Amino acid sequence: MKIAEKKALKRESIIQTALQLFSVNGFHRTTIPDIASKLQMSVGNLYNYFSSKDILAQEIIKYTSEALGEKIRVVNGLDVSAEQKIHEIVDIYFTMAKEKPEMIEYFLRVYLSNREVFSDGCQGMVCVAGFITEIMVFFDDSVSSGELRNQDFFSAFGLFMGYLGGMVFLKGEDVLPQDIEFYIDDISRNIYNALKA
Amino acid sequence: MKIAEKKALKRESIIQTALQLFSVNGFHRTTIPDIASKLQMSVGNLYNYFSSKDILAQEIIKYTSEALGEKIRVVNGLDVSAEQKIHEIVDIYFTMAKEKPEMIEYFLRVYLSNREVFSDGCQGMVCVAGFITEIMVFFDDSVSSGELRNQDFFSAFGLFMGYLGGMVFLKGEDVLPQDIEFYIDDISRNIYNALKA
Amino acid sequence: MKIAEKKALKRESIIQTALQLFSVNGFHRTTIPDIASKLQMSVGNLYNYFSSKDILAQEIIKYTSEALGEKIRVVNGLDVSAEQKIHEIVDIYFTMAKEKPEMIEYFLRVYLSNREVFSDGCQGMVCVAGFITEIMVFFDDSVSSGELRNQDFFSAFGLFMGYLGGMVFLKGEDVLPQDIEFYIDDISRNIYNALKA
Amino acid sequence: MKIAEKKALKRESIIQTALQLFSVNGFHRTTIPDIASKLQMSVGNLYNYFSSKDILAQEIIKYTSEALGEKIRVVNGLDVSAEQKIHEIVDIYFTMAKEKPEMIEYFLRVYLSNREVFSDGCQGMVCVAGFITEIMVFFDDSVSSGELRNQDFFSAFGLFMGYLGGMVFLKGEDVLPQDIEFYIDDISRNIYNALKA
DNA sequence: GATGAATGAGCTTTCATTCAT
DNA sequence: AATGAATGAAAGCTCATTCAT
Repeated sequence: MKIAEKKALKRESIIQTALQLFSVNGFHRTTIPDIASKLQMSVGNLYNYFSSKDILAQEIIKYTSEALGEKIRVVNGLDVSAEQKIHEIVDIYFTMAKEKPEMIEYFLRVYLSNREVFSDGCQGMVCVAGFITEIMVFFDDSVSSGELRNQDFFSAFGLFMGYLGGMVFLKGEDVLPQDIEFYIDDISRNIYNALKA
Repeated sequence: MKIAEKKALKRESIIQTALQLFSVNGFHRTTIPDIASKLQMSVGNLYNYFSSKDILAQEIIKYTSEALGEKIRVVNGLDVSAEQKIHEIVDIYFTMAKEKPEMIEYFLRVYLSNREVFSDGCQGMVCVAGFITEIMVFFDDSVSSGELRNQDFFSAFGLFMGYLGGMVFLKGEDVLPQDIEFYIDDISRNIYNALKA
Repeated sequence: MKIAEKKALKRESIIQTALQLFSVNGFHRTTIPDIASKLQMSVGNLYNYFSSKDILAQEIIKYTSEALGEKIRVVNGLDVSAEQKIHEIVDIYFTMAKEKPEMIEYFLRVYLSNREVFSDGCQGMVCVAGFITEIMVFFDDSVSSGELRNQDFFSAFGLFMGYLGGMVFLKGEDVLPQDIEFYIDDISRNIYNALKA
Repeated sequence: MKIAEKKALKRESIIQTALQLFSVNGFHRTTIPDIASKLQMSVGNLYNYFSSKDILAQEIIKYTSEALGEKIRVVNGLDVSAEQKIHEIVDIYFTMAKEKPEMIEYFLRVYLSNREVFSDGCQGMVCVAGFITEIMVFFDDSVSSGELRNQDFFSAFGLFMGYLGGMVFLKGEDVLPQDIEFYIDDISRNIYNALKA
């Protein structure tokens, strides 16, 4: 294996480990030594891959957003109704929240919560472009096809991001009486009703 | 003025000042000396009013939630349609986000983001009961009157909380091309469509 | 009751309460507000009785030493053998350690341990003169009567103070397999054997 | 020199320096910055060697007790009478109190006086086992050989520990009219008389 | 590339003491 | 005499980052 490849692999393993720790313990409660020690790596060496803790956090949100965007891109390629696509997207999101909670948790607990960390390097929403772009594609397609009402994109995007994120937050707070999957149908319906033409 | 009153006033002024600083700079970037010095008060004396930084943060969220709940309680008392009430609530929320942004920001940036801080003393959502309760009253009333579809409360609550919070977050990120008030009509309509019978 | 009497009573109640708290929690772990609050008294007022925490600690050791000395003075007045007097003294000490442990504990944990506190005002052993004096009387009497060997007073005094204090310390550390009273006979005998003519 | 060796050396130099400062100024009057600055070392780095001030204090008492135990172990190996061994032990203790007073002082002023510090990690007397064990060996041997009277071990141990410690305490208080060595013969004799068969 | 000892500013919290009332 | 809010210096400890090896 080439050196460049090895480096890329290690880079990714750092991202994965840091993602895990940040999402569980929060950004400020996770230290660089914590991350290095879980990776059995020296702190000094970790700095060879990411030049600061903030930069590392930024790379993680890009990585996560990309991964989520990827899944939605698949949905966008399906030949089904907008209503079904909404159901799919909600399903993907909640399933991920259940099976890979660290990604969604990272979004809520690290990205959304520590703006200082992301203010230099992730202005606007460039670091979550992967996710936004796919929602935008979905929305534009569905408006074009006449299935969804035409309205300001952010009114629609806020609905997706806020509603889904909010539900996962409530789950995390242990206030939902049901499992998160229980809400998929209700919430898909609500979103569809909100946006339909 | 009585001593007890004076103390209560000072207590409230600490809450106001800390709310401001926390919401602008985040919980971890705001230090107790920062708060004390803005109040022209000694650090030690501040601890006579709140026994720790965490406790202070918890008292602020209760205070904020109560203030928001109070406004919604007024709406609940109005003799208007559910559709109009939704419009009112969205209006209140966005107006507050514009005029007293620190309260909404606090919710998003401090409460939602630093669970460790609130885990002892604000389990579940007891510290935001003031807000939740009023949304619950609104929802129950409107379902009873046949205006809104009967569904799990949390599906509806997540919509309010997540959607409204999400929009304010986007505003804070400076990604919204329009002023927050611009979205009041769109979002009210979306929420009503999502929930109507 | 005269004002002076009232003040003396309050002064003593402060000493008693502080003695209790210092002996249980140690000097540095006990705060002036702790003492005041247990007395239902303001800190400011407490300073009307004792001008500093150190002064208070010094007054307590005098009080304690006097109380212990008083009991030994009674023994010195008895018409019994030196051997019996030693037994009495050991008995008094261990009984006090059991029934009023705060006095002995104060000696060990506060006086003996925080020399800085006592260096200004209790130089030498002036603050424990009450206790020392009586041991000295006992020793001189018993040497005069030919029952105990004549030797340097401090060799004898160190034996009493160190041995008895050491045993109580061991008891406090929970390393003694038996109750403290179990050792009265052994230790009296050892002391008598050590000192007898 | 190997890194591990260097680290061990530094660890020991921290112990020595802290021992000195604690024994002279007391535990609470000695700060971590004090220790670090005397070592020309940063505060943070000191925490790489000892995870808290309490832990440091505990390691010191183990170190000290071991050092004292070592010396008594040599005496236990000698082929001399119990009476002579007692004289040796007293000699060792008083000589150490004179030449390396910090060790004995630490015992009296830090270990004996700040139980809170040692309650987690040094329960019972595990941290002074090095010293106790050797006294126990001496006592058992001498009872076996018929030189000392058989009695509860703690009655004998308290005599050694309390008497010797008490004398050094008196010395520290400057109440002894003579040099500490002056008392070696008297005290050895008293101890032997107390314990002999 | 890899190591981890070292740095030191900065944090939250405590508490003896004062003093206006 | 009595109150207790107020002071502020100082404590123990943390941790992102650097750098000699």
